[in-house]
Amino acid sequence: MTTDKGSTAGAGDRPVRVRYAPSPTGYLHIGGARTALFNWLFARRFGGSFVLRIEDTDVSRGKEGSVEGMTRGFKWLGLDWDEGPEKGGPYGPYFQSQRGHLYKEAALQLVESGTAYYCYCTVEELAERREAARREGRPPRYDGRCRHLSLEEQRRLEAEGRQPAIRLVVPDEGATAYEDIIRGPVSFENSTIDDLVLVRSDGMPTYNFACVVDDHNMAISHVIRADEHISNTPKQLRIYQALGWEPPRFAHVPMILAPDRSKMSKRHGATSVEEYRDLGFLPEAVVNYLAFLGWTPEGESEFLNVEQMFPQFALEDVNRGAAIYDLAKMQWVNAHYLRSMDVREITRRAVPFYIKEGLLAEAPDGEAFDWLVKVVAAMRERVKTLAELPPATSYFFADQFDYEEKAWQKYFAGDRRDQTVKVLTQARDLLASIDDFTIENTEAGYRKLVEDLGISGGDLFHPTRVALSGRTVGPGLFDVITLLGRRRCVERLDRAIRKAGAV
RNA sequence: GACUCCAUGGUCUAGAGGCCUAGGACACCACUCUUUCAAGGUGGUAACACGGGUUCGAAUCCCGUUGGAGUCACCA
Repeated sequence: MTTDKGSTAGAGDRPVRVRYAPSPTGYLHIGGARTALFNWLFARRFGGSFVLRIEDTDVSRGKEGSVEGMTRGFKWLGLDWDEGPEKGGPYGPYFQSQRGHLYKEAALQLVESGTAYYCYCTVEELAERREAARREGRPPRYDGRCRHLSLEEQRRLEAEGRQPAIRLVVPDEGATAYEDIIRGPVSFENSTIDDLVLVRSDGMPTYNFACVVDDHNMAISHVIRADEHISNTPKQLRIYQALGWEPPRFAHVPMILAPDRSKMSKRHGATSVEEYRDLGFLPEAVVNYLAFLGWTPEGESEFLNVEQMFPQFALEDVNRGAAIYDLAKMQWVNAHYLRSMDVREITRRAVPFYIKEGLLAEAPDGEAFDWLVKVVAAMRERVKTLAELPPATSYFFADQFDYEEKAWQKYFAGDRRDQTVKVLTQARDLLASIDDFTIENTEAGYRKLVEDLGISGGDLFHPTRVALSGRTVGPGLFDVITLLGRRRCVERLDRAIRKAGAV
C-alpha cells in the first residue's frame, strides 16, 4: 500500500508528534480512550511520538491518585506512550502545573507586543454583565472595556486591590479559519470570538492558553481531539497568531454518544475503561471495538489488532458523524476474542473473576490450573465476558447446588420420575465401572446404554445434565462428566436419585 | 438563543455522479447442525431525513428546511 492518502496529513514537514491531554479526573473515559487510540494509531502509522500530558491547571479538579487511574487505563488497553508521566521525555515536564514559567513568558510577550492586555474586571462584575446581556437578549460577550486602559487607570484599579487577568485582543472584523483534516474548511467570524482570558488573576493560565503554549513547546504536529473542541480551535488559532507561532494541523474526531444520543455519562452505565475491565471485557476487544467506531479499515474483517490497524490508519477515513455506543456489539467482539485467544491466557485472566466470585481462594497452579483451563475451554464459547464464566461454571467448584425448578419437575417428578430414576441408576453403575474416565469411553458407554434400554438419547442425557449440574444448559455432557471425574459424577447421580425417590 | 459541526436500516458502517434493484457487520426472526446452550452455516425483516436545484444521470455536488449534537467561564 503506497498510495496512502494518509500521507497528506501525516508526512508534513515536521516529525509527527501527537498528544492526548486529559484533565486529571481519576479515570480514563471510554470516549477519551478512543481519541487516545486514534492518536496512538496515527503516531505509529507515521513513526511519530505519542505524548501524554496532564492538564492540571485547575487545582479544584485535581483528585488524589488521578493520574494513576489514567495511566492504569492506558496500560490495561496496551497503549503505550512515548513521553509523559512515569516516562519523562525531552519536552517535559508533562504536567501543566509544573510549566508555569512558560505560560508567564508567553503572556508577557503578548502584553508587550500589545496583542494582550490586563483586564481588571472582577469575576462578579463579569457575571453580572453576562446576566444583563442575557436578559436583554444580547450575546454574552466581553465588552473589551479594559482594552485601552491608560497607565494611570491601571494604577488606580490596582490601588483598589484588583488583581488583573490577561486577555487576548481578538479583532472585531474578519474571520478565523482553518482546514480540519477530518472536516475540511471550518470558519468562525471573529465577531463571535471573545477577548478570552489567557491568564487568570491568580496567575494560572487558562486551558486554551496553556494548551497552545504546551502544544507549541512540545512541538506537537497534529492535534487530534474530540469534536467538542472545534469551538476552541479559533480561539487557539488567535493565540498562535498573536504569538507568531505556526499552529499544528487539527483533526476533530466525532464524539461517542450514549444510546439516547446524548453525551455519555455515568447514568448511561460504565464510562471508564476500568469499569469495562471489571465487567469482564478483554482489552483487545475494547480496542478493536473502539477503533471501529468511526473508522473502517480496508477489507471486510471485523477483527483487527492494533498492529494490523496502524499501517492503514488514516484520519481522512474517520467518519464525521457521532457514533452511538453499542454494548451488544462490543459484547459480540468480546465473545469473539474470548473464544479465539489462547485458552491458558484467557484462563489466567479469568482467575480474578473466580476469586471474586468466591469459587477459588487463590490463583491455582500446576494441575489445579490445568483443570481450570479445561473448564474454561468447555464454557468460553458460550459466554460473552470473563465475568460470566464463574457463575456459568460454579457447579464444578461446589457440590451443593440447587436444581433448576422446571428441569427437576420435568425429569425427576411426575410421570417421568420412575423412568429417570431407573435410567440414572444404570448410568451411575455404568460410570462407576469405567476405569479410563475419558470423553470417548464415557460417551461410548452412554451411547450403548441408550441402545440397550431402547430409549432416546435425550431421556438419558438431559436428566444426567440436571443431576450433575442442576442446569439444562452448559458444555457438552461428556466434557462435564470427565471434568467432574468419576467419583463426583457417581455422588451427584446418587444424590439426584435419592432426592427423586424421597418425594 | 448565538455560533459550529453532523445527517445511509434500531446500531456501527461501505459508498468519492452511472458498477446501487444501495453492500457488509451487530441486534432481531426463521431454518439448519446438535445430547442442552452457544458457536457455525443458510435465509429473512429493515436505510439514502425532506424540498429545491446542477446533470443525460445524484445516496454521492450546491442551496434551503428539518432533525441531532457540541460549545458559548478567570472549567478542561
